[in-house]
Amino acid sequence: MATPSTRMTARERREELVEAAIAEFAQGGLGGTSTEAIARRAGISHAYLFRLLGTKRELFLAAIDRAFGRVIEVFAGVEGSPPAFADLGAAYQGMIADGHELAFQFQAYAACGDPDIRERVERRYMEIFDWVRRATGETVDETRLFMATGLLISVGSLIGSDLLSPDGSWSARVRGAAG
Amino acid sequence: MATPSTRMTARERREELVEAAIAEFAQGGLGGTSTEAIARRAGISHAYLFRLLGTKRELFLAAIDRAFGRVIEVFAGVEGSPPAFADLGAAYQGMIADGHELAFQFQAYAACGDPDIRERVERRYMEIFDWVRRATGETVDETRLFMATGLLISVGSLIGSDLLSPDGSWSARVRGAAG
DNA sequence: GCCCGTTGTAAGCAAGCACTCACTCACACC
DNA sequence: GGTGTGAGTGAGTGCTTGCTTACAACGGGC
Repeated sequence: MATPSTRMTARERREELVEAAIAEFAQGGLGGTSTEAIARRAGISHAYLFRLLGTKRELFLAAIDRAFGRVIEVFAGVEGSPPAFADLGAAYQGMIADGHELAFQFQAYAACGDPDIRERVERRYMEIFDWVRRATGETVDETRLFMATGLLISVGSLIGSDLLSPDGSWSARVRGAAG
Repeated sequence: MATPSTRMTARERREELVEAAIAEFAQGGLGGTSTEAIARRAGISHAYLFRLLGTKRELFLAAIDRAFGRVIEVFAGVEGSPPAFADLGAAYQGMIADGHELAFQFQAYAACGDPDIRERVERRYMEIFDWVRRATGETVDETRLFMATGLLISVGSLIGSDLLSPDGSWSARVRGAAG
């Protein structure tokens, strides 16, 4: 890596860095992931990582913004006006099917002992909650049920248990409840 | 700590060690917690920790067994035969109100990238699920709804958001659904 | 008294950690 | 050809980590 394969703007490089950070943090969490591993995955030197993002924690915060923000992006791509809970759920399930998004999300929850991180996660989670409620036009209670179901499916996916997320459970449960 | 304040059996000491481990792991997770901090909290030397539990990961696994097992213990203390969802929920909320149980639980989910840990968490989570279903005599679907609500309240508590866990939401929602 | 298994510790090792510093290289513009 | 600037790096620094080894203190049984 004496000469970089491609030279890009700092902005582009930061995007790639955050993406690499999500993937690495997903496995080890804030405490268990080395900045060296992240830099290696991003294809840059260890030193340059710190120039781009400042500190390990700031990198983690940027990863939170990106990962939670992407949930809304995916939801926004769902057809129908208003979109149905079942379709949002299916889109979410597609998003977490592979990749590191889901594992990272739980690393973010787990890191909420840190006040800055907690505050950021709260803001981003509530953003999703509010977006869903506004987009679907449902009540707070029904939105809550949707989010709760999402968490159960997430944990089920994390621990690899089929029982918790059989195909169709989402649509059956939520469509039944939402009318 | 030149001479230990009280000398106890290895079994007793192990109990205290696991308790201390839950508290410390709750803050930093598997990767971000030092065994030295755990030993200090338990009031024993760093070296003795390894003699008692072997390795950091084994200590984490023991903490999972204890923390998830305690949920069932708390549930088993709830009156009524069969116990109502609302009462189980209230007991759970009381249990996570303070202490490190909740944060540790999410550290366990987050550490599921490790196959051994994933397997242990799955087993313990399913144990709770099955216990609840059998004790209440409810359907799988209703039990799922109960567990999902538990997760939403847990995340709400972690990120400090009132919106997600207003008082009475559990009883209102679940009692309504369960009849 | 003294033995011996168990509880417990002090001291250290090799590896890994986040972060820094001084530096090189490519390019744009005059 | 000189000069300024942003992209990118190699080689550390001082500290922490998980884990080991060798040794000490206690206490019950004879």
